[in-house]
Amino acid sequence: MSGSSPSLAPLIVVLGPTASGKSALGIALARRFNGEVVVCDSTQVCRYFDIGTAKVPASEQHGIPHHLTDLVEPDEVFTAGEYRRCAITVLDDLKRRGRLPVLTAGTGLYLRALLEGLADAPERSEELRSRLRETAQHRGAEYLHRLLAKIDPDAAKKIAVRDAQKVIRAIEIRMLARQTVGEVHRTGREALQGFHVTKVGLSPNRKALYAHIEARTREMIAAGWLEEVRALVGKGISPDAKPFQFIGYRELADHIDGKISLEEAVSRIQQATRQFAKRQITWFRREPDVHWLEGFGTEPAVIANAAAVVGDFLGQFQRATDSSG
RNA sequence: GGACGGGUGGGUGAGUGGCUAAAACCAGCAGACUGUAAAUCUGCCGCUCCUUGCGGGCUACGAAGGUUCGAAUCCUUCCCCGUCCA
Repeated sequence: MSGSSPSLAPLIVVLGPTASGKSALGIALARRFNGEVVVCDSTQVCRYFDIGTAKVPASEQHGIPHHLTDLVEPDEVFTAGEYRRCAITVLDDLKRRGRLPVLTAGTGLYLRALLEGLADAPERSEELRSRLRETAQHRGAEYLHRLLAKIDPDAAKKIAVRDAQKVIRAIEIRMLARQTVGEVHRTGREALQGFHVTKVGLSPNRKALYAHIEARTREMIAAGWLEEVRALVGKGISPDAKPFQFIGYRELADHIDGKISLEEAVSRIQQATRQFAKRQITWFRREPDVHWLEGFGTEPAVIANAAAVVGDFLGQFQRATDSSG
């Protein structure tokens, strides 16, 4: 192994909007390059919510291990920070075992948290939050923003009055860290150590992506999604649990409640998924150093291109470690 | 055939003489986002012109006429839609 620098291992990231074929491409690359898939998706982390979160069923994994799915119960809170910690553990393990990690990333924040790190900010505090939410109830949503403006004017300027979620997080940081958000953000952010990363981005034509989203939604229903949701409801999982906020689960739960027809649910799911895909595209556009490929990760030509990119990268990587070692 | 109610921008739907290119919401488009992120939030959203301004022009509230300085808003006729009576 290389003597001078701490050992580096390659890491492949496959990113793109939902339904762009990340999973398929990830598996294809893992098969070709002795890799394993590491999922970077905030919803697949949750147990029992399978079809709607597009988890790859074991039967379609081609024997490639998939990591970082099914980590928590539906009522458990999971955050970007925890994702980072879990992912680092998995990555280090793969490195030790000499297998190539192929990260399939749909959740931009988690990817960024892993690759660039998070500031040394306090974790969420549920009781502080419930207290803040309570005062917001009594004194209006703007009250919290005014409070933030008093204790951290710079942060308040950057956050919209109506963005209660971000206002609360800013207040939380300010109070718990006893520093402004700006100060906190300037400290402790540490990029991922020990890996050389290359990113492949899937960028199918927008119209085609939307069409595929629509088709896939119907396929998921055909695959028993509704029955899955019924079972989850039957299991007694609270309708307020976070995963019932995931696209599709809320609509299907509404249908089960008799609030909307199945057709209505399906078209709402398709719409929400399209909007989500757009947000992902917006996020990933700013991701640095991505090898963008036009098309879906299921297309042979795209897979070939991606394999070429990865092959080049691994070759360069090999040469670099050889010459340094 | 008669009696009501209604026809508003891609959709729902406010607006009953000027402050209205027309509320609000949705959809759409663009964007932000360092610990709930499949979340949360922001901007734009008739067409067009330029010396990009609380700028100019044009078109627009079923259709056509009319009243008025001025009409989505009032009047007339016509065409549709809904409900009820025959």
